[in-house]
Amino acid sequence: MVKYKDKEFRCSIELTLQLIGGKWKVLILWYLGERNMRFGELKRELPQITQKMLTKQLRELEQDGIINRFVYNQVPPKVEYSLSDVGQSLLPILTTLSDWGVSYADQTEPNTNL
Amino acid sequence: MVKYKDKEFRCSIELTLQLIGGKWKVLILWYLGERNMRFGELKRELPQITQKMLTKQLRELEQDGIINRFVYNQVPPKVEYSLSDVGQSLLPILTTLSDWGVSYADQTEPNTNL
DNA sequence: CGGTATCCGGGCGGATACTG
DNA sequence: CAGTATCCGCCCGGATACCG
Repeated sequence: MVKYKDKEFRCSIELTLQLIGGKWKVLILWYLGERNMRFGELKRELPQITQKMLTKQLRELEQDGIINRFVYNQVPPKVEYSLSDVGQSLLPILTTLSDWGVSYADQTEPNTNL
Repeated sequence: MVKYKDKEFRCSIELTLQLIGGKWKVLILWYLGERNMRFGELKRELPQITQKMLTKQLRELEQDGIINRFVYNQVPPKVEYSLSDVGQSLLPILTTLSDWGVSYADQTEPNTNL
């Protein structure tokens, strides 16, 4: 049993999935793992996401201490996002999840992968 | 880019999360990792889940080839669930996710864990 | 025992317009 | 450029009742 932010989780996996689950977060973390990126750059890499959702996901990741947000005081504004140390520690896990997904897809539908 | 069941995923992590994400699946897999269990046993271990949701999650896991469902032809009915080989291959990942969640909780709120 | 069937509310996620 | 603000549809997940 783990508590986090007034939510109780019967197992800590749920906590992890709470932090990186959802539709977009792993993709955001994946890109930020390669290099720091500005808001607009992320938006371009994720054509399907709306501005509202991208903002929301970034705020949540920031409040969970997974990414850093740095605002340059200039006009026009410039905001850069990067992985925190905690976020960095997620990268091996993301790789593992990715590898598993690839081998799963290979096993189940070997002809439909690109 | 990975395709699976007519859905396209920009990265294979999304596929993995699609398979084990949601509110209950990791818990189900966690318990089945320890031993095979009947429907009612799982229900008892997951007091908060409704029968409908448990059924639905089990069906999805079965169709994704992650668990096996074996029906004993007897009255009253007996149905046993177990991890498939694919499901077994998920266990190390679940452990990793769990470990990460624990250390995350320790780092962020060291006094609120049980 | 191990399920369906039916109804339903909340919130996740999206579309669109506006702003410092 | 990097956001807010507002509105809204959908569907995830739950409550309840019934069934072989």
